[in-house]
Amino acid sequence: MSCDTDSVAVLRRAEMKLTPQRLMVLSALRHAQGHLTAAEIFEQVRAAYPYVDISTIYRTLTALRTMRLVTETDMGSGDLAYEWVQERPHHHLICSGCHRVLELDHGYLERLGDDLARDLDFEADLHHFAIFGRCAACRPAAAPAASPGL
Amino acid sequence: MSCDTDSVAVLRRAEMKLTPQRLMVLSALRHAQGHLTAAEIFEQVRAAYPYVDISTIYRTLTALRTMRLVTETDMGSGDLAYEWVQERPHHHLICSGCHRVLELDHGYLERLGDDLARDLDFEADLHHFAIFGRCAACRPAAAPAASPGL
DNA sequence: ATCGCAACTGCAATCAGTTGCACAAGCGGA
DNA sequence: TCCGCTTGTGCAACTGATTGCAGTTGCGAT
Repeated sequence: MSCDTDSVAVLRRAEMKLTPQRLMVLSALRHAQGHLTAAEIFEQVRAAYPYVDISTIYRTLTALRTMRLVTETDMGSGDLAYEWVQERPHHHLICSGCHRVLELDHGYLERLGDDLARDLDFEADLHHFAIFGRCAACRPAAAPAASPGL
Repeated sequence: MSCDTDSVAVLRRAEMKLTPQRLMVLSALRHAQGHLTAAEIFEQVRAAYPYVDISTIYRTLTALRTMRLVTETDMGSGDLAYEWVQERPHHHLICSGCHRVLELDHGYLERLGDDLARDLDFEADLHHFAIFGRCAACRPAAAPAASPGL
């Protein structure tokens, strides 16, 4: 079964109309190694379909997100990061100092999700989190605890 | 010690210049019951100081966030929510169905923070998280597990 | 009190993302 | 194959947030 056939099946299952624009957005996302911004998706789709509008890209991404086929995450870069939902969720740690992005295994959020479900009957969307903070290299030595908060 | 004196002390400690605009932004935040949007802060400050510009509000909020005096959170409403940092962090669960906002005790994120520090030497900023998902009332009965992801 | 410097601000332009509207197109039913 | 209806799209305007620039101002040093 080819990728395009998969895309068709995905849209059918989601009861969304098959349009050339959507098929190309799906293709861009599914073939990507990692995250894409809306602008990157737009560029790729436009290469093959010059009539497409950026608002269509956003609408398609929003629809896919609603269908839980795509994650949308603010990675702190200024625009949102989109990614085809993977079988096992993963997350990122993002250092506010050096801006390095580390991948974080789902196990760390999995227990949080279990706790929220058990204690509060809340089904959290924990597909793709970005957690900001500071890595060891960027923390001041002997960080003073005088500041408010942590 | 009055609130204004506190604000002066806060800015001095942060080595930021004392400007009328900043003192008013601080005042708005510290007197707020809960979160405020940038537009709300702007309206309050402008009532007393008509010359202020919205870009100054954003710059001040960014500076305060950098100093960890204010939290900035995307609560999904369309604009960002700002709040004076409290002694004990708190978080929110936000239902994607009914848009109800529940307050979440820090204990749920505290362990996550501890794990990240211990295992990955990463000091996470876990002051004010918004976790999206679905409450019991909005989940379809017997939610099918066929969809990708959770 | 004055001066000079660096930080700060207002303004206008810009950007990423959203939305209303009118027209186009996908597709189910006949 | 055709038709009609509903969904989808392109366009332009809009919104929340950001940024470059020139002028203003807070404040430390004298």
